[in-house]
Amino acid sequence: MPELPEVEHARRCLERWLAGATVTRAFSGALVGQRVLEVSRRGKWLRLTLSEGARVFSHLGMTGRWLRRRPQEPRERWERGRLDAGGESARFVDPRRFGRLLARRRDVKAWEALGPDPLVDGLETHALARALAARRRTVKEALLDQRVVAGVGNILATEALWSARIDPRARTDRLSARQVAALARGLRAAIAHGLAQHAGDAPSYVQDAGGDNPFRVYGRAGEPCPRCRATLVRIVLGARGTTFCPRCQPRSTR
DNA sequence: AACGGAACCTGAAAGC
DNA sequence: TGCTTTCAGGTTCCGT
Repeated sequence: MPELPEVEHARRCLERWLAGATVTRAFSGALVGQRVLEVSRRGKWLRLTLSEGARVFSHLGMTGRWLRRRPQEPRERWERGRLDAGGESARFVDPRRFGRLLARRRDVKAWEALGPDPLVDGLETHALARALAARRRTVKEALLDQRVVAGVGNILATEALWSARIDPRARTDRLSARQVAALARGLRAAIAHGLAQHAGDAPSYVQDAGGDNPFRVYGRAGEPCPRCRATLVRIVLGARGTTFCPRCQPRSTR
């Protein structure tokens, strides 16, 4: 499910629960007895660094989440692994099983292959322009490539393109410098907005009961565009749903 | 190397 | 109500 903001929230939670404490029980026996030094994140990957050189990598996939439990509490439904330390018990739960939970002694390839992370490295307009210009595909699809900007998923891409008034089908090599600058601003804003949704120990997601859709266009096909009132349209791009406004995200800018 | 599409899973929501 | 279809915020693999 999650994109950069949800994963960053998970990172902060895990850090709060586990950092500084010694692992007493874990999905991998090799981790027991080591102290949790830090919890870092790049894109949608989480990495826990332990004192004797072990590393835990976690990707939430579509439906993964980390829950805070007491060590004596029973196994969760769909629990795929746990990490107990300092009286806390973090449970990795993932119904759809697209997520990952790995114990390694070195960085995994997927982690090393990630492009710049907007929070860790900053999102630089020139770097974004270079990465996009090197590709020949639609902007929307390029934004989902984790080598372009780490952590962008379908929601952030959809929201940022709407912000920047760019048609998701526009080719990466045809974007103007102004459009790329607007896109970078749109991504930063969407990330900040996403981060602001999260507080406390529990992850929150769009589909959670009673929750309103907090996004401007994502999941709002058929509704009026919040900017120009034209009807938002849903198309499929790279096998994923994409919502946009055909009036204020025009194919051509001039 | 890069692209487009299918595959991997399961649950929830919508459609009939 | 119950069965069927569609959709889901992610990555990876495969053929071109």
